[in-house]
Amino acid sequence: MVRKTKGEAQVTYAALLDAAEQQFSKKGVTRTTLNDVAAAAGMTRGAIYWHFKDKNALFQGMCDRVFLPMQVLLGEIAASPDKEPLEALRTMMLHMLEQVATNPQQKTVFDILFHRCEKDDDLAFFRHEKQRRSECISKLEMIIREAVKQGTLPENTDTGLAVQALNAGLIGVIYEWLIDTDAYDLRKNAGAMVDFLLAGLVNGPPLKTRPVT
Amino acid sequence: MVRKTKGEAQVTYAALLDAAEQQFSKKGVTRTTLNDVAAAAGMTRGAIYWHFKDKNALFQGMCDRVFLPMQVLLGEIAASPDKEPLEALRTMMLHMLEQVATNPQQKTVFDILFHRCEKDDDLAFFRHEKQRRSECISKLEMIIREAVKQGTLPENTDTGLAVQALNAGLIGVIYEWLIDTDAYDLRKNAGAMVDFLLAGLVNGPPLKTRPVT
DNA sequence: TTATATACATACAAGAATGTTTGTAAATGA
DNA sequence: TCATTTACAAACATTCTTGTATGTATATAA
Repeated sequence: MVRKTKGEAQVTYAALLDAAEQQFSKKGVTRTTLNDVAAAAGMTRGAIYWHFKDKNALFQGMCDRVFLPMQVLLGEIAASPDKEPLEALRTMMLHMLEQVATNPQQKTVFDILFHRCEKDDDLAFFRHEKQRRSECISKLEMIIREAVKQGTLPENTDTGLAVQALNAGLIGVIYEWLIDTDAYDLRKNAGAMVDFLLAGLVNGPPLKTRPVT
Repeated sequence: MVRKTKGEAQVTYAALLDAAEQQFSKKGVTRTTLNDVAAAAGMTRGAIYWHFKDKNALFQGMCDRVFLPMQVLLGEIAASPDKEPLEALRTMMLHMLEQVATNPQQKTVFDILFHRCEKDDDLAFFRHEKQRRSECISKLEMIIREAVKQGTLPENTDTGLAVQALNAGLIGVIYEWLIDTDAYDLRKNAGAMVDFLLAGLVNGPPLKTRPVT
């Protein structure tokens, strides 16, 4: 193929990320070879090694394309002057579910992360991911603390455990839905799922002084 | 090494499964070679190929050793004549969490399945796993239906969605806890997590006729 | 006691994926 | 216009892993 202008190179770049998404999602990350990705993009490995250092960089690039914009959006929601903390929580969780349900790219990448890759702790990406996760949990806990302050949640709520539960619930919904996306319409029922979790938070939050069960 | 008697061969068999657990958990399934497993067990690949057809059979054997007993236990709980369906649910979910929290073997294998392997749909194990999952969900839905019948849950509960939510919540708790087992003591707080989910089920179950949100 | 099967270890062959190097045609800048 | 850089393709060498084949010492059975 003839050589490309700077603009066409960016098209190739995107095509490689697209191909990586498809192939990773189809065969799993480790089982797809760089040749698979290149071929799916109509290129050779030369193109990949030009744009990316190695397979990990390709993987990282694929994730960044999806998560960086999401980070921004969630940050905006969190920063918006929502009076009701529970409403803010609802908005954020709803947004997550709707993104996964409606944005095919997000759906695919989430599926790869949940079901088609092996988390390697000594890989930069997953170390960063763990850090990002704990930051996210901290922010969520602050919102829950605010709800306690406002009296929406009981005084002796164990906010640490409450975030864990809420976060686990949200992740679980996405994780399980991706196993069988035909089980139910996530787009239509995202609200019901979020309300289910928030009902648990309001009516059965983990308390600091647990009664004996 | 001298040759083994029939009893010693079973010790080797178990040692190979132990080694597989450790290595898979440490490096991820695809990144651990059969030599890694054999070496960790103090054997060579010859031992593995004698006891197992290939890597997949080894993986399957490792999972079976953990899941077959668990299947039995959960079946017994489900079959026990519990009058209160919600109590039965609580018992089952609690049992799951406590197993993961207290049984290191279960914890490791769950961690492998959630975070250290790639689900390959054209692999026998994961096809069976998907089927097992849907059977499990069906059973859970029957319990929830019973709760609706008894009036514990509203008449117009969407039992299909309710199981999805409940199951997702439970899986999410395990999935997320395994990412950071130091975040909280799952053994002590398993009850709080289950109660959180059940509170969601009782107070905010998905309904068939959803009001506009 | 001897033949055979067991429970592995060792050696070998073959493919597959990776990283690197080299080649090259077009775009770009001076 | 010409030198240089860009954006890849193609070829190469190397490593890694798997599967299999063979070797072998010990149990076990007859």
